[in-house]
Amino acid sequence: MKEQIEKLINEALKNLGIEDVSFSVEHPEDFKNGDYSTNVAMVCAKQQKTNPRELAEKMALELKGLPKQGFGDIEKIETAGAGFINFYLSREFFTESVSEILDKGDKWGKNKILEGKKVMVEYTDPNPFKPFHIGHLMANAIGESVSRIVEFSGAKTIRANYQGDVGPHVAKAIYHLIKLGYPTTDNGLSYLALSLAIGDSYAQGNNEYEINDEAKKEIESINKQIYNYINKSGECDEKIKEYYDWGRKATLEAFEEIYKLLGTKFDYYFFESVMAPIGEKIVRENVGKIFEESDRAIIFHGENYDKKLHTRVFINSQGLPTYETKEIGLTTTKFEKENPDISIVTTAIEQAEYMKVVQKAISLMHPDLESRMKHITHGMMRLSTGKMSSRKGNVITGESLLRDSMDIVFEKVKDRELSNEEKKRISQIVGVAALKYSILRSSLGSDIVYDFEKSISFDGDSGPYLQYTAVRANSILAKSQMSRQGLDNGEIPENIIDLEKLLYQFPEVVERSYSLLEPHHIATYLTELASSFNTFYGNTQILVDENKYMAYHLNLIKAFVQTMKNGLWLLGIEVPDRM
RNA sequence: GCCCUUGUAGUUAAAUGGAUAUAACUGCGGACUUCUAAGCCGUUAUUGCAGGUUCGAUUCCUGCCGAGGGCACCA
Repeated sequence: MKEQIEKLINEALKNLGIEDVSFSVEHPEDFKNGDYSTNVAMVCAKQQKTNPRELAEKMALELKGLPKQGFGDIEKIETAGAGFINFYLSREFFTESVSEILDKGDKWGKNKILEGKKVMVEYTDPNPFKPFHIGHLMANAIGESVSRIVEFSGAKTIRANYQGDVGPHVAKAIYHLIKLGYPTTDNGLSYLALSLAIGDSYAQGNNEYEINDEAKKEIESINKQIYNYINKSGECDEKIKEYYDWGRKATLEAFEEIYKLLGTKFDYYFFESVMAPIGEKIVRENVGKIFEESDRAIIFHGENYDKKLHTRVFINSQGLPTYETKEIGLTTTKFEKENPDISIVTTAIEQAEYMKVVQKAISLMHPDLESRMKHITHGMMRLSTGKMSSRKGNVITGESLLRDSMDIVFEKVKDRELSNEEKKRISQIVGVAALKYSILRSSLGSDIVYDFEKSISFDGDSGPYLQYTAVRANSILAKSQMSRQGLDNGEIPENIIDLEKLLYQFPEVVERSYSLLEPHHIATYLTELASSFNTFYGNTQILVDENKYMAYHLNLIKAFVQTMKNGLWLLGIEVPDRM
């Protein structure tokens, strides 16, 4: 439709002898200003030496005079404000778009921007032996949504997770676990409970490392032995091997339980232990070309290529690869294994500067990859008391946050006439939605100060609000089928319902969300859509004999439910049957 | 010091250079013995400060102020 209006305007411009202008066509915020609006008159006014208002009138007249083939959907053209030309779409257009939604069903809103392309999205990236905290929850919600948006744009989507299974953090946790004599046999605890104990040991071990010289030495020794164990390059104490295997498995299994709850399924799990040697080989091969030696370390001078970049160490003076080198191994591996057209990585903003340097180094080796690597960053979850740090142990774990959120929902439904099984399922779906929506409702970028009361909402602008609205709509549909009401053909209302004016915009919102890689546009749109439905619902009795539009209203509700379902899917949120 | 991100009602957020800056929360008030009240309706703005570009700036540019992050061997 937008393209048609643009075509129409271009034709009018040609007739008026105006050339070479760039104008925009957009949806006005207020429906009273039409369904589409253009600023073309205001853009040309100066060049034409007239005032925008007059020019708009002239253009509107010209537009109205044009032959209407193919533009039958435009019912009315008016000028308003400072010189806007507003287009009003016809009843038929909206009636058509409702049936289009019903025809397309689960495919409604998809586009073909990425057809035939492959996109890999890396997100979440928790580390074994460390807690899964809200930051990971944030990255997961965003990454999962981006993956689905990309998928809806026609790409084959590959989900990847990158996890640090080696390094000082592992040694610190193991040091404390051994000191505690924590059993590595089956002790009846769930993986989630075990992972919490391990995460706690990590914080304790870190504390010891900082205040106790002996512990520090011991931890460094454990760290080295773990490297030996993994690379089969030297000796490693049997006890350390045992704790390593057990702790790695326990934390990874715990993460898996959380992913299941959140609705994420990864295609690839990459580990730092595997990426380190791959990256190291590449870096060493390029010493003298891209990297250079300095103070016994191997470094990369980013500022030589772009003055906004800086120098980073890739292999430290002890000959060990740093995170930068592992990242090179990871990126190279991704392109070797899957060769995606686009590789997207989601992390917190603290990694933004460092990633630019690493990507520059990779681009120097593989110029063709430069435009295919994308890094999207989100703000950090912080506590009102300051930065959260799993080293200090003052993190909110993802597990506890999910549990709290689900508990609140359970409390709300506990008096309903539902089975316990159903109540649990609702708590899960709604609790997860509350959390995800609170993350996805705002644009990426600024930090979020964590406050349970504020960060999770169940009314107003919230995930449960969207779910609740969809559930109510569904319940009307179910009731109409039971009583077989509204199945006869009825009349189509003459007036256009506000809800209809929003529904057809869904595919545009999806496209915009993709091109900006910002899921919050979908969240904002769905909230507006739901609010519009609730107004309609409040003012209209659907299932009554006097409603001669019942059949049309039911179709409209079906289209609404379909749009909500598809939109919520893009946010990684399910719609429960009841709530 | 240099670089990146960021600053919008009391609070949390929205707004591809457009019309009267949009919502939610909180407070106060209201409707409905109708399909789920997690809902609906009503009621508050010097967009951090100062300039600039533009017919038009929350949005772009410059400077200043505040917050967070990065800047050689953590990830």
